[in-house]
Amino acid sequence: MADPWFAGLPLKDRKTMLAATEHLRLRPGEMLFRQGDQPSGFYALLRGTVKMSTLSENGREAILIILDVAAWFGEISLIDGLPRTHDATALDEVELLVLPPDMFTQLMSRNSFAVAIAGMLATRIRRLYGIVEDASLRSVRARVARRLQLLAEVASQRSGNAIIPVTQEALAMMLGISRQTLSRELQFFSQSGFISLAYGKIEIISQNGLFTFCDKE
Amino acid sequence: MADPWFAGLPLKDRKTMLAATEHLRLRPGEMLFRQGDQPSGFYALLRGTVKMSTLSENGREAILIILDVAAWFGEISLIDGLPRTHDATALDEVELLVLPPDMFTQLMSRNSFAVAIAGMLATRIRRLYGIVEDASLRSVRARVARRLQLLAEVASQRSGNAIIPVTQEALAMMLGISRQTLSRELQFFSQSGFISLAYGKIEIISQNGLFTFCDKE
DNA sequence: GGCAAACTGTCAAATATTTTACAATCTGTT
DNA sequence: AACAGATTGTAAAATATTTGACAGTTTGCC
Repeated sequence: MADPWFAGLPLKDRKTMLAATEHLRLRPGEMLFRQGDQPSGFYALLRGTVKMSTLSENGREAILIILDVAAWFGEISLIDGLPRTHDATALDEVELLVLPPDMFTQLMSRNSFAVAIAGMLATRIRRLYGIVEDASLRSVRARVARRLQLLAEVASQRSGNAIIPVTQEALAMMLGISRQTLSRELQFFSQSGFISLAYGKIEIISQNGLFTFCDKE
Repeated sequence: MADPWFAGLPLKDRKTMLAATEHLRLRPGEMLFRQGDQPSGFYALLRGTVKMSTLSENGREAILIILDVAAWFGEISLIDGLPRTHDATALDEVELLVLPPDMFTQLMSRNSFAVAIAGMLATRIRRLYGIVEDASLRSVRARVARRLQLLAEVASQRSGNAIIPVTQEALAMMLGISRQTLSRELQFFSQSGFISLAYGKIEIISQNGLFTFCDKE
């Protein structure tokens, strides 16, 4: 597990967790859970990608994030016992570890684990603060630049290169804008030489170039 | 302290916390901390209101939330040791309890406290998810209705009535829209008889009326 | 009571974004 | 190699939002 969060846990906790997990496979398009479901476990992504999203009443979809290998997720419902906040859908062939709810609860009684979970939540909150701020006080252009950087970070942490495997449609839904508007902005960055566009992916060529637009407006 | 979070802590933890706190007063407009500051403490609001906000490079302000009496806040930086995410400004005469950083760290080694903090963070995350979704897939009208409901909840929990003490300017900055656009929407709800507008405050007359607009679009 | 400052209501012009529409390109499959 | 489906590029019309401007109202302070 190349995840810094997991790696930061004491060996004892890691052992306990891994011993209690089960293996799970999902086919592309299969759903792990749905918004409103009762908590079913704490998950680690071993292979593939999982989309976290919600549907509005009129059928529009908002993508919160697309999870990559090594991510642990699904803890919120286990902590407060309330229903799932999002839909979780496999985008390709997925393999997961599942830690059952009662085991999670048991682990929370170990201070090392509870503190680590608090740390994980703090990281999530910081990321959410960023998204909320972006939405309310930055231009579309700045938001696109920031999100590309964020995604590039995740991608390079995982695969070493700065190629983001995402369609423009999906990225637009993460940013809460239309595909056409996103396309126009990507075109701008592409013509500026900061990114390179391809079918189903975006390559970051100049982090610095993008960076100069992150704070504008 | 009428805060359900604090009330849910074991008596022992509450005693330890209160014994370690200092009292602090702020004048209207005074800042408790700024974005980027090193963590200085975990705070409880005894009197007055505190605005949590950030400034963008071009001087625009985004208000995350306006904290009311009995709120505990400021834990994120204490958990991860990173700088403050927001500016915290007293909006009126404010009295606070301050729990020093090292005391917070010490308390985190108690499992009951660490678990309670995780619970608090989970609540924050759920609220942030709501805001993020709203921003990306709801109409301005629905967002206004939802935020009024949220604020009414907080206000009534505290003062028993459904009067929200907020200027239209501040509410607009929380929603990330212009004051004029907000004014138009408030006018609509007012003419529908769901709210009553006054100088510096908004009274919710029909929760149900607003509710019918929360999910639209 | 009078004054200044803060707040609200409203409008029109300027911008920005979505929607609708369609052609072109890419990918995996047959 | 041909095809269907998914993805991308682009443009114009329709909508939505911001900006700038100003008058009227409320509040706190002198």
